[in-house]
Amino acid sequence: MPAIPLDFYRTEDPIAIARQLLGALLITEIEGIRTVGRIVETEAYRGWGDAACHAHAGTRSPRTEVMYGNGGTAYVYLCYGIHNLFNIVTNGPQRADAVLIRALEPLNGLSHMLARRGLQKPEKRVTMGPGSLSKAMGITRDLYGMELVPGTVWLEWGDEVPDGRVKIGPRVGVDYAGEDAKLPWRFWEAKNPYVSRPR
DNA sequence: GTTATGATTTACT
DNA sequence: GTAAATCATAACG
Repeated sequence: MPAIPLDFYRTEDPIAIARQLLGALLITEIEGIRTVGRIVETEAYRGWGDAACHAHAGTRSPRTEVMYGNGGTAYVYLCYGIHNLFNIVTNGPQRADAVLIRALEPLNGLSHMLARRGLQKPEKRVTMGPGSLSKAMGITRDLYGMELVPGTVWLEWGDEVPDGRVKIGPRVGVDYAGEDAKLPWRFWEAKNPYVSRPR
C-alpha cells in the first residue's frame, strides 16, 4: 500500500479529509514494534468558526502551535491527564485545522496492542476510543509535531469505504462548544464493532 | 507563583 | 446512571 502523500493533508476542507481517511491505515513503528490499524472513525476540527477546536478563532499557544503549521503533521494532546489523543493537522499555515482519529480496527501487531493495554485476550475495546487506540498504538506526546511520512508514524491507503457504509453525526464530548457541538463532523463506518459508542 | 478544567475511560452505586 | 482518576495547559495574579 502506498503512503498517503503530505499534499493530501494540505487541501482546504478538513471535513472532506475526515471522510476520505475512513478505511485508511494508521501505522506506527515505535521502539522497534510495528502496529497497523484501519481507521473506522474520525472527527473534523476547524480552527476558524468552530468553538470545539482548541485553536478556534485564532487562539494560539505552544500546545496548538503545530496546528498553525503546514498539514501532514501529528498533533498529540494529553486529555484529562490520562489519555493521549491523536490528531492529524490539515490545511496550510493559514488555517488551524485538524482531524481526530477516534477508533481503529487492529490489523497487524495485535499481540503488541494487547500487551500495551494490559489485556489477555482480543477485546473490542483494545482500540475503541481515541485514548485507547493511542495507547494500543504506542502513541505518546513524543510524536507531537512529527511529519506523517514512513518512519515512526504514518498513514497508507487501505480499502475504501463506500458512501453507503459511512455514517455521519455530531461530534462526541464537545458539549461545551454550544451550537458548534451539533455540527455533523463525525464520520464512522457502519456496523464496525470497533467504532466507539455515542454517549 | 496559583487555580480551574478538559477532543476520556473506567469503575462503581 | 454517576463519579473518580490525574496532569498539562491556559488564564489569571
